[in-house]
Amino acid sequence: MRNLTLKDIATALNLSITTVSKALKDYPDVSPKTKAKVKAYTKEVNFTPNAYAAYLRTQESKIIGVIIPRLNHYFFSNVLKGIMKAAEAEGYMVIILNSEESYELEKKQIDRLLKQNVDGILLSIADSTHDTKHIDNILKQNIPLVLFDKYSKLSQCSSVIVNDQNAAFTAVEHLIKSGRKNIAHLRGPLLPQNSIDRFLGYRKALEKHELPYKKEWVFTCQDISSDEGYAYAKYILEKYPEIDAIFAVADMPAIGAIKYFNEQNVAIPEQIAVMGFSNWKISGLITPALSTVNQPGETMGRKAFELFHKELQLLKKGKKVDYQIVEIETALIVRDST
Amino acid sequence: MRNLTLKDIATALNLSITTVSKALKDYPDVSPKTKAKVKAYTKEVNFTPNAYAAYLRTQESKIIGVIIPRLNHYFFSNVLKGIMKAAEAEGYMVIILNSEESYELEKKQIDRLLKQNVDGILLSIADSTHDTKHIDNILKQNIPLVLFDKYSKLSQCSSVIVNDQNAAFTAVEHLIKSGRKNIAHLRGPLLPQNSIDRFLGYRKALEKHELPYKKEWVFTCQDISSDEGYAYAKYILEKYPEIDAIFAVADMPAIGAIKYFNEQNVAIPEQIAVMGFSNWKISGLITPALSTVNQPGETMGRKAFELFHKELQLLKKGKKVDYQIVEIETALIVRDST
DNA sequence: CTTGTATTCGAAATCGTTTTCGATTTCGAA
DNA sequence: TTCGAAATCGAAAACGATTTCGAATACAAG
Repeated sequence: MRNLTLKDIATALNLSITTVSKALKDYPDVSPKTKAKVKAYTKEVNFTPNAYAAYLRTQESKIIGVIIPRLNHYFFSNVLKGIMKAAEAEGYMVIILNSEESYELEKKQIDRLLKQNVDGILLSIADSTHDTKHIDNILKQNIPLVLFDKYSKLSQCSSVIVNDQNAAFTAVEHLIKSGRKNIAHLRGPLLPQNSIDRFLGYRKALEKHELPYKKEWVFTCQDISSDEGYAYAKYILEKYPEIDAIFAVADMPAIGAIKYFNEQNVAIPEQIAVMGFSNWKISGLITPALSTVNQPGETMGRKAFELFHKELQLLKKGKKVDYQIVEIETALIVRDST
Repeated sequence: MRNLTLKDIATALNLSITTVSKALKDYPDVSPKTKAKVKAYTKEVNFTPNAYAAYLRTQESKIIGVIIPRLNHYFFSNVLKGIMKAAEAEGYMVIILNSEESYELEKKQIDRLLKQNVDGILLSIADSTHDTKHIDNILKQNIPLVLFDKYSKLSQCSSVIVNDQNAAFTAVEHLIKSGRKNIAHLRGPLLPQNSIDRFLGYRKALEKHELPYKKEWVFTCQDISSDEGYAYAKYILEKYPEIDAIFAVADMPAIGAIKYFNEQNVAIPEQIAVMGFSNWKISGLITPALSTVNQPGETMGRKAFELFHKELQLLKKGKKVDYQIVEIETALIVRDST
């Protein structure tokens, strides 16, 4: 049950391989009649040209690579969904790789994708990534690269991001406007840009409303887990009982904190308010439902693919491609925890 | 910045393309000295043979396809993780496609993978899939196929599953042993085998402990969502207040039910116990923490890849391949909701 | 010095497409 | 009927690897 080839079609229709190929690709130098005949027959026997053989000539694999730092992650799953839908519509396959938030693995995965001759790479950089040589490597090879969500200010390439600083600012301002004065922040690791930006947004909101910034009220979550949120909640309750609100860098630590407060019968939001970031599915399902910032993953994924696709078109035409930063709108979602 | 080819290596080392190729593949008819020279040089310049050109001869793409019915799904993400890790270790790339629980889309995605000439397909069938012609098609083409989690009793192919019936039985028996007598079941859709098996396990447990089976206490969740769980919890509370436990086909409906009960201040597990299935991350984070059945996704994924790989090896040697059903152990996880 | 056997290498065919460029056909105009 | 331009077609050369099979070399034995 071998797959059909151009040759099979050609002999079946008493044509040459060339003509069949051209007919399928609508070359002007094959008559409408034969075109119709070829197309009808190929549809009948469900023929499509072998992708690998085609690659050898065109150097287009019709495959893109996506590297995400975490697989088990509601937000990234959504981004993937967006990417895959958009890719499917344009006839692209998607190879997904996982960097596990590791710089070394990220480098290795990029290597694998380059060896696979993907037509483009969509990348969300790992928390531990501290330089961008491997990224610039991709650009040097003239392969379209689009960063999403976790990007780098250093790389001259297209990116799809949210305005983390503004979003965080709005979230913290919401806490302040609802009367909180002592607001702690569970921040993310030190390197990634969005962790930094959300922290900056937190500080700016305090500043604007003339609340003092205390650096001992900022706690770093290394792997942004619920366990860390749980532990910090405990620590906060014991050491700084005056804290009346927590703004977490992500939903998971926020949920961990809520879990601890629930266990201790601490009233949320009366005694302490909790605010997350990302709007994971579960954030609406816990009790009390978590207030958070919606980060539209699917849209980001779609947009990332579109940027790649546009760049590829330009590249094929030999035109100069300018990289582009697309900012996606976030939205404050107020639920019961604030 | 074109990629290197065998020819480049050959001219650089003053050898023939043939010899370079053979040296890299450890053919016996190239001397240890030249082998060493070639290998040293290719490592130095970071050369690997072009995958697409290699495919043309070997007919091996070193790519496998995975189709899952849902992307935003903790369990399937775990399975993917297991598959991807195992695949990476063997030098395989993974193309992931989404069937969105749709039979039609599932067929289309299988077609896409076959056109892409993947070396094998790993598939978890959609809820709405009602026949297996498209699946048998894969087998006819002699391409290794492994089903996981959502399998079909009709297809003669390898599968990685859990014993849903036993697991459900154990879960319900746990409810009975802790004193519940009126146990409702939020079941899944009618077609998929595991939805059926979990329901059968539920019934068997009732039977064994001589509790009456009431079919009006079985509620069907079409898309296994928290919303459905929420709605059924409300309905149950109003219509059948005597019900003192709920066994849900999955964690999501269970979590939805818990949300409703929390809102109504119904004591869990005192007034009503709730049991889920799958052990999603969140199930341990809600209050009260959800009792459930652990379904080791990563192990299932790894095992699925291993089955594929074993089959491929046999196929290449021209040996007969017998399909194989691997059953993965589940574990009852008792938390606060029962 | 011949013969024979290992050992080591390479020429060339092949995989299935794409695409260039030259060959053939068609057909209207002269 | 002939000529030439326009319309169709196909032969053949890539693309980059793999693999068969034959050639060349080495070396030992007779």
